[in-house]
Amino acid sequence: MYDHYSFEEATAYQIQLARQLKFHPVQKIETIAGADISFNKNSSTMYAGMVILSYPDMILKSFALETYETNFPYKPGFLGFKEVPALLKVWELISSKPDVVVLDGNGTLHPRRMGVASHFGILANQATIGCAKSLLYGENHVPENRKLSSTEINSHGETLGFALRTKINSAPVFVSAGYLITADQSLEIIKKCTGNYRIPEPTRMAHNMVNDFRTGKLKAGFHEVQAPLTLF
DNA sequence: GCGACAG
DNA sequence: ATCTTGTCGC
Repeated sequence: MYDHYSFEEATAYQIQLARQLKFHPVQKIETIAGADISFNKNSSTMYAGMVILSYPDMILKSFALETYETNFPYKPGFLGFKEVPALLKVWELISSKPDVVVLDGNGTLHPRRMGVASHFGILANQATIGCAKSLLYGENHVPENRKLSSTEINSHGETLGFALRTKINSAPVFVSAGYLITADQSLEIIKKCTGNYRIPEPTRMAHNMVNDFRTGKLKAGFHEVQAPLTLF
C-alpha cells in the first residue's frame, strides 16, 4: 500500500493527514483494544494482531490475527507506513469495534504529530492512544520512581504527551493521544490498563498474541475467548 | 556539521 | 522489531 512511497512523499502525506486530526474526550469506554506487529528478521511478512478486552477489568474477550506483505523499511518517524496497512487488515476482521485502541508506538508525540497511533486512527476513523517504550520526540523528563508517577513531555512549549512510570525500577513508557481522544484522557486510561508489568495490558497481550501467531501457535482469523482467560 | 532516532 | 546467554534483583 505504501511500498512505492519515497520518504519525501511520505512526509508530505503525514502533514496532509495531520490537518485532519481531532481531539475530544471519549464519553463511554467499555471495551479497549491493543494492537501490535511481529515479523521475522529480513522477512516481508508482517504478523498483525489486535486483542479486545473489557474496560477497566482488562479481561480478554476476543482477538484477531492476520498477515500482510510489505517491504516498507523501518525509519524513525515513519513507523506508520510499515505497520498501519497490516493493522487495517486485522481491523477488518473485527465486526464489533472497541471504544478505543492502544497502539505500540506514538500518537501525536511525533515531529509532524503523525505517529503510528494517529495514522491508524485517522484511516480507521477510530479513537486511538499511542504508548511507546522509548522516546522518539520531545523534551524528556524522568518521572519519580513510584508507580503511576508521570511527567509531561513537551515540544516548543506544547505538551504532546507524558512519560509514565508503570512499574517501579523500570523505564517509563510514553503516552500520547492518537486521534479522537485527548492526551490527558489517554494518560488516565493507560494508568487504568496498567497491571503488574511495565507494558499496559492491551499492548502486552497483543504482543504475546502476535508472537504466538508468528511462531505458529495461533492461526489467522477472528477468535472469541470463552473461558475467562485471565492468563498471559 | 552534530546528535537523536517509536518498532 | 529480531537474535540470543548469562546475570541481577524482587
